[in-house]
Amino acid sequence: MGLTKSDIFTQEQNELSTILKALAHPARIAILQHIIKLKACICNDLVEELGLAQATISQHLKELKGIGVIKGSIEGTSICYCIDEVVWNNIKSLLNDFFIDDVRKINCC
Amino acid sequence: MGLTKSDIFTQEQNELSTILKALAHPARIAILQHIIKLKACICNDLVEELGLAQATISQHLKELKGIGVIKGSIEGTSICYCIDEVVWNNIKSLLNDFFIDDVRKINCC
DNA sequence: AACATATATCGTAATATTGCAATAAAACAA
DNA sequence: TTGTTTTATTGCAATATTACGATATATGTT
Repeated sequence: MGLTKSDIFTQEQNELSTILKALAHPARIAILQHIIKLKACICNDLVEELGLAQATISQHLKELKGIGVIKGSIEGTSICYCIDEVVWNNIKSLLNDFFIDDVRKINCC
Repeated sequence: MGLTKSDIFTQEQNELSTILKALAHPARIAILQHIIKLKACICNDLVEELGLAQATISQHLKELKGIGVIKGSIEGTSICYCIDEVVWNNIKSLLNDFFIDDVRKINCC
C-alpha cells in the first residue's frame, strides 16, 4: 500500500497531520529558523547556509509554501521568503489545542 | 537518495523533526486523542475505533513508543497504553520554543 | 539582443512509509 | 496441556519522500 487512508479520519486529524508532516524535516525546520532569525530570507542564502543543492532547497520551500506557513515576494531576480503571520498563528492554535495544558488530566498509569 | 542528511543539521533540528514526524500521521493523532479522551487505552479498542488492521495499529503504536510519548503496561492479556507525562511536557516545551510568541518579530513583508 | 543571476521544475535513483495478511509470542482459562 | 485472546513481528506490495543533476523560466544588466 503506502497510501494513507485519509477518509477514515476527521478533518482535524488530517489537517493537523498535514501540517506536522510539512514541518517534520530538519531542513524545513532549519529553513524556518533561518527565516525567523533574519526576519527574511532569499532562497540562495539557504543553499549556502544549509549544505543542500538548490533544487532540494526549492523543493523544501515548496512544501512549506504548501501549508502556507511561508510566502514569497519577488525582489529583483530573487524571491524574499517570510513567515505568514496568520498561518503561523493558526498552527500555534492547532498545536495548543492538541497539547492541552494539564497533562495530569490525561495520565493514567 | 531518499535519505535525509541528518549530519548537516543541529541536534535540535533533528530532534524536533523526529518528534514531528512521529506525530505526523492522522492515525497517530487519532490514537493520542483516544488515549487522552479515555485516559487510558488498550490496543484492541483502537482497532475497533479506527478502521485499520491490528497489525497497522500495532505499528503506529510502535512509532509513538519510539519517541516515548506513550508507554504501555501489561494488564492481563492486554496492554494499557497511556501518555508519558514527562515526554509530553518535553514535546510541548520544544514546540513552544520553536513557535515563539510574538510573530510580529519574525514577519517581514 | 545576448548574457548573467536566481528560482522552479523535471526526471531519476535510493530509501522510507503505509497497510495488511500471515504468523509468532505471551498471558490467561478450562 | 489445549485452546483462547491480545499484541508484536515478519514479509510483501504500493506509494511517498528525499536528494540532485539537468534544464526551464523569469528578471535584470550590458
